Amino acid sequence: MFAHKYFVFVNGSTFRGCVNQIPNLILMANRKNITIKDIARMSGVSAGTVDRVLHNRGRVSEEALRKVLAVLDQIDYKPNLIARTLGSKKNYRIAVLVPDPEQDPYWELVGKGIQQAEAEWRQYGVTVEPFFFDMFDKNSYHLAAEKANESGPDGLLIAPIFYHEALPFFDVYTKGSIPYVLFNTNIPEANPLCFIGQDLYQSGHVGAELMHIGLQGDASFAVLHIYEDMHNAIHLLEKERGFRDYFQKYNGQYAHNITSYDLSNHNEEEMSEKVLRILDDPMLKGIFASTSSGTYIAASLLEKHGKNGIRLVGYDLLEKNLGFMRAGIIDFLINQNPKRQAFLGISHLANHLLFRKATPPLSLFPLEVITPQNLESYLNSEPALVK
Amino acid sequence: MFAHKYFVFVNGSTFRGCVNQIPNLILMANRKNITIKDIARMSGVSAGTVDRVLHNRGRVSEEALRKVLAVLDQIDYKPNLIARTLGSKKNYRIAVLVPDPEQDPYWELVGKGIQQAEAEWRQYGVTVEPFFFDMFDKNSYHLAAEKANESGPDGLLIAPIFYHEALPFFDVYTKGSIPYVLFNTNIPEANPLCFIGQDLYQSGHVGAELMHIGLQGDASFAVLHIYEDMHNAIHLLEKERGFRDYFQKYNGQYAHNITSYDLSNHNEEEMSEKVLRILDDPMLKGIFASTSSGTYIAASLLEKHGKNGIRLVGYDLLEKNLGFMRAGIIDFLINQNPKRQAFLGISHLANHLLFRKATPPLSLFPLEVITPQNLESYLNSEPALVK
DNA sequence: CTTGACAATGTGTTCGCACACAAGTATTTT
DNA sequence: AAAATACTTGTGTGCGAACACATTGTCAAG
Repeated sequence: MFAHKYFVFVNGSTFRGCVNQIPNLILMANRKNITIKDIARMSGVSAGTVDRVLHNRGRVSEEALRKVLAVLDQIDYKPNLIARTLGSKKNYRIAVLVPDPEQDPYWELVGKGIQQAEAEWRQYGVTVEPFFFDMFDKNSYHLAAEKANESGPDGLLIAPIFYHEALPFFDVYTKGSIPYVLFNTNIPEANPLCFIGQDLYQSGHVGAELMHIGLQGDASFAVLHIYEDMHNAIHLLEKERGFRDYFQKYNGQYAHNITSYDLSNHNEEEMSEKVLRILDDPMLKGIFASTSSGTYIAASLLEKHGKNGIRLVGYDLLEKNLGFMRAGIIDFLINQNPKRQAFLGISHLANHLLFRKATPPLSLFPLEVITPQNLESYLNSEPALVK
Repeated sequence: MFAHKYFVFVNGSTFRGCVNQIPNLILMANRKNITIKDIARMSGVSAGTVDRVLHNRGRVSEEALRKVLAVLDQIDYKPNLIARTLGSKKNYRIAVLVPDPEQDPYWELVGKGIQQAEAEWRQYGVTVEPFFFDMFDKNSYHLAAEKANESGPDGLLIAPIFYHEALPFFDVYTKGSIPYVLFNTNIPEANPLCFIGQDLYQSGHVGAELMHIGLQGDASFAVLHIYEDMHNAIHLLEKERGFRDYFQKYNGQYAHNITSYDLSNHNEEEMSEKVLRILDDPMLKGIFASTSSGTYIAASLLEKHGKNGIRLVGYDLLEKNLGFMRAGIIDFLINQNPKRQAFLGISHLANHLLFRKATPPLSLFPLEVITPQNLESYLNSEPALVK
């Protein structure tokens, strides 16, 4: 009978058996973990020697080494992380180097993620010290980075949006063997603990796909780059490349015309004028806004000019974007999850420092598609941050 | 100058000030946490008394109580969770009550989530013992639940897909004050630590929306319920209700006709026949499959009959579904995230038992929309499970 | 006045690991 | 051969909370 089957995981693998075997299996599962003392007893040395073998600390005679390694080879020793952490009772400090959250709603979300992470890890003795810089001012990055260094952190979370200013510091971190995590913007020359971000090219693909769904007939699209800071132009171009390539690969019956516009550093008036020209195109079927703030700017312009039939695809769950999506002006948002990126960055650092947990060198976030109908479900699911 | 601004989080709130204030703030951040001994010293009693006050354990004189409470009121004492856990060194056992992963690819994903959670928590002394039941056999649920109880677990993670069989056990858990987490299927009468799942009605909305994007002209849709077990009919109907209501609310120029079909417990032949009739409808523009296995069954039928223009919306990242999506047969998947649901369930229990962390009573997962273009990004982002 | 009962409170031990230090043994130096 | 030095290894302590246990104090019954 099927109902008699049961399964017990032990050490991560699945064991199967008959009912009458349950007791000893449960016993196995119950048996407390192997400790250093156990290993010491088993290999006939003292706990101190085992400790030395485990950490390559101090010298150990060849015989003792052999004996301990033999035992270690047999069993699957997993140190009690809790005891380890308690014992070393260090107070780790993580410095965070990001743009001032007050300057931009995107970085505001990042700030929230940092705060959340700090709350989460405080009780483990990890403190977070943000060093905010001016996203319009390269020089301020340098200053903030200097300050961060002076504070002598045990680890850093960095959004290196200024390539040239960030570069020289990575050597410093490496020399001081201070682990650092990059997020949002990748820098190939750096050698961080890990990079957290998204595949920008693929992100453009998704944007194009969302534009394309159910589309009939020839169409032209506008790619809008609206950013206040010059830094991430390359990243936006990567998104655009993905967007264009999607339609390039498409070989259906319809023609698609893509034009990109750079509306950065324009004042309201200039922008309006330029936008009017864009909206004039009778073939215009969709706008792809490559930045999160660009998204609501594009939305407000569409609203202002009463354009209804134009599909708008943009980025991120900014408060303003939510409003425009609920109003039916924004059709799709691709969530870059700035909050969770920052949170995960700190978590990786904390796990590394506290528990010596290995960190994946690359954490590419899923390209979450937000629609009017699943929007609320995303807003209600904060607990995704829980361990 | 802006670059001179800096911010330091202390205790979760944001402090701001001028540069010359940094030192003492850093000092604050550095100061080690308050311990029971500190409180004892401050209130002029012993650590034991403080402990008794904190836990309402044993009797404490009114005066001592007053003094300790006065101190506790002043400071923000947060017990060191690590020390607490180490000290009580208990070996918590969590029983998991779910269908046999080998019976269904959906529950296979659940099984993976459980394994992952077990690996994650094992080092904290938490062991996971699955009790699998036969998803086709109500009675096996009862047997498995009995067995789970007999094992005397410290907590349970349950997928109560059999309402009537599950119901009587909740009282037992409550009486024994054993915390339990429900997932996948909610049971209003239960009073679990928390429920983990999705908003099914909204899920139907999302399905309808995905069907509707860019759609022109009148159309008819088929809602396909294909499930091998009878249990979750109500849940599928909830999805269908959401699907229908979406189009009900829509008041555009086009007419939409929705028909639902129950193909459960049909053999290949019967199903093929019925499907032929469905596909015969020249107006048929889309199929909404309400279950994860139903999705690939629908896909394979579409493929078999060479129907290309019909949009297929279904559920979950099953291996088979991935194949059909890559082949262009499935257009959208709504991810129910069974793996992460299970993982989070165990995490909630472990956090509750180990760290006494509060658990949100309701964890509704986001209704993730998977498209051919963002599919891979989801498959590559496992690390989302990391703490 | 002693003893028991009981409340109140302080002390001590435990968890598993990390690290410091002392004690022990082997090898070299004088 | 004694002393100095190096190398090995065992023991001990602390981390912070939890809990067991011992101690002190109080009051009433004997």
